[in-house]
Amino acid sequence: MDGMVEENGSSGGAGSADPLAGAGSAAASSTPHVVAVTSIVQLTLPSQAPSAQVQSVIQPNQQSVIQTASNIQSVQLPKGNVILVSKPSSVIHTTQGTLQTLQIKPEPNTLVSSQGQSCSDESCSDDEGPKRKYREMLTRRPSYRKILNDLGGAEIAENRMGTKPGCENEVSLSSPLSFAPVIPAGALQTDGGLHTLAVSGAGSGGAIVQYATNQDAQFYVPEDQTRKRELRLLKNREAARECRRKKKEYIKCLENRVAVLENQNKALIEELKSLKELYCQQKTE
DNA sequence: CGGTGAATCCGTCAGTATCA
DNA sequence: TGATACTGACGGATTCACCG
Repeated sequence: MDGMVEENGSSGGAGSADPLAGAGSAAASSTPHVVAVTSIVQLTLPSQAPSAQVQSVIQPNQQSVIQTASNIQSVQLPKGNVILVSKPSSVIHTTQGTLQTLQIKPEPNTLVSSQGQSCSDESCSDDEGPKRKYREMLTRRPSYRKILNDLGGAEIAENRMGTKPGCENEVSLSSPLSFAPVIPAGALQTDGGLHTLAVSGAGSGGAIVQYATNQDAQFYVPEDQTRKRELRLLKNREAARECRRKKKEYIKCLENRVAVLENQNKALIEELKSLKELYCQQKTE
């Protein structure tokens, strides 16, 4: 478990601040097999499984993943945490470097402490029940932009022509179905005689301000509305960043898991081979 | 060196989930 | 039930390798 121990020694508080670290971070009172670290994640397993298998990928300076095959549950450990194995029969099988496979035999009446985890594997879909399955069945409808493209932009043209010339402050609070051009708040789009200003509101709907090409034309944009929109966009921008970061992390975790499984497979093949040889030897004797 | 296609990143929209 | 967070989809911008 070198990778775990040397990873960091900071007091991370079991990573409770990390959204991915939702694993039960209770410090365990039983004697750990791994010591000299400050943050501990205890992983216990369901009692139904007579023998559960836990796979873990521990890499320095990265978040780690533990996955159990028995109940198909995945747990993500914030970096710097360790797995606390509470049974003396635990086996830590290190195949190479930082990749480790951990096999433990669970205590009766133990629980899976990884509630609320982002289920980072399709294999755990069963845990989520019909809700998730239902969600997976749903397909997103095409975006309005795509619809617009399919329609050849006819609607927008129609919409523009529908505005009264010289009607300076016509703000049509459109439904979400309006084909508001996607331009930054306050940006102007000019097209022939009409200008269009997208001032989508804070909700999912949007507003389109249209005004004549007259240079003196004025348009009315509620300040509060634009402020709200900017705030929403800012938050969404950051959320998108975070989402992509998590996605990348998840993919990395999957790749790590592949590596673990490959190593495990290799080790099992070797073990089988040696056992066969042993068996043949004993048979000939 | 310019054109091009693939890959990647980023911002935005929109639908869903979750929480107070 | 409304507000907020999350995330898939989409499109634009940028980068990079490759080719003529």
